[in-house]
Amino acid sequence: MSATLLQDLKARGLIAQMTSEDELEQHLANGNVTLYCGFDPTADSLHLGHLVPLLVLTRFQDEGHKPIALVGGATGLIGDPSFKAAERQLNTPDIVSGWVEKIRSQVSQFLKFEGVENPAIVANNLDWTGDMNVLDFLRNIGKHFSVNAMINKESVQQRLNRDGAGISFTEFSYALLQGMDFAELNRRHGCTLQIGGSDQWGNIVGGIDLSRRQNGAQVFGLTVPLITKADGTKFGKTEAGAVWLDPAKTSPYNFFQFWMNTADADVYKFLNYFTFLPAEQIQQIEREDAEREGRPQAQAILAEEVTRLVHGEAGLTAAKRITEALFSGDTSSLSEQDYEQLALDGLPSSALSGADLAETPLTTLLSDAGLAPGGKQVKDALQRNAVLVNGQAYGVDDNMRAAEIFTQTQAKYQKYFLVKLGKKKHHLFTL
RNA sequence: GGUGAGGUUCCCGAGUGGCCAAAGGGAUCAGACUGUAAAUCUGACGCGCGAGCUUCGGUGGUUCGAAUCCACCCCUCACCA
Repeated sequence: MSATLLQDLKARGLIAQMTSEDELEQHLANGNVTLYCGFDPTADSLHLGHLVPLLVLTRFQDEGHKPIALVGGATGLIGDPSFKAAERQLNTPDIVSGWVEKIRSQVSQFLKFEGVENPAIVANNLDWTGDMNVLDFLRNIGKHFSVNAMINKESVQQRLNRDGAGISFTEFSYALLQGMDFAELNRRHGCTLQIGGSDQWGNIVGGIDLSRRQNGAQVFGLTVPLITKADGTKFGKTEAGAVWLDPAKTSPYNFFQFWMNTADADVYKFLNYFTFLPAEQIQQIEREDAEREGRPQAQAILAEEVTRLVHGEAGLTAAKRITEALFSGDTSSLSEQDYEQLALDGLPSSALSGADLAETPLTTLLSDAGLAPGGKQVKDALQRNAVLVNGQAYGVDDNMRAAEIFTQTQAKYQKYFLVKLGKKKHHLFTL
């Protein structure tokens, strides 16, 4: 049973590295194991990059293993230098502890705590590092780490070699803290496996060594690959920044749209990474898409599956409602209630203040609304007839005519204006 | 503490007295072509509808004129102590 889990992960391309495959396979087959994955509070929400290891935890739990989500209340105060180009700015303890709570609850929504034989645990490494004494740390932990080995790690090499960069002792010590976590979880909960992103390999290995030296325990590590896109650009970023799991930071609609825009070259890989659809079914989808003309179905399936996973059925429904209304090109069928709902569902919207419309150019109006980062981009769009208000195109000449455009008689239901800039950016104005 | 090298518009990186809102590349945005994809081509890319306004670590100074010269300061890195 457990052996098939590793095989499935492998088939999905979810394994970047692992410690001795045969022994790990054997270990998993021998019974249910306790495993952990750490999430550092580097912001007030997790983002897409965290989703893959988080879902792998879920995959393990579904197979009967016991997952521990470790929130890095301590490590978050230090900052992981692994493969980071520059030293990080330290955050204050207040901020970090606030983030810890948010991350804790986010992580929790993907794991089962009740009604199963292997309930998940959420831990915080501040619990065992917060009160630690410096001398204890240096004697009991530091003694087990070789600076030679640490310096030779690939994850810090580029920092050491790079001109204009460097690494502080603080960040250099990060690996020790993470190593301590593994050893501690091994003692407390019998945790024998750590998973993480492939950038965590060095840190994980450090923890394996420490567990062996301190506890005489054999423990294992497994990393998931770094998610890359076929075109070489960074995954998980949009023009608005990172794609967050928190619906208050990235609305379910935007989240859904992010996945809809996945390139063909990536979409099947992402189906394997981000959904629980069986690998065979994904191959089936790929075969069907190859045979059909035009638009593949994979993006829609991916968007649906992941949105449901992160935002639930209600979030998915809302996202699809907006998507259908905006991209069908036919908004005439929208009822007054539909318009009200769109704003609630996460379509960006704002109220027109009316008073200064005569004075305000469209460029200002639309860039303030968030349709573009500056007036220049709006102007560019106007020049190309790429600005539509309730389906009507406007040009540069109309820039100063906001008062004539946004009148009550031209509004849908005397209240609503659906503004579109370019092909994908929508905004709802209300009178 | 000493010595050396640096800090340029989102990033990388040119620019060493006027021709500089500042080369080039990347990222990003828009248009064409498409399928809300990729690739390609076109345009935009400090702010401003515009006249114009504000930038090149900071503060002062030299000059008709400074990202460029001078002084002091701040910060980063490397090597040495």
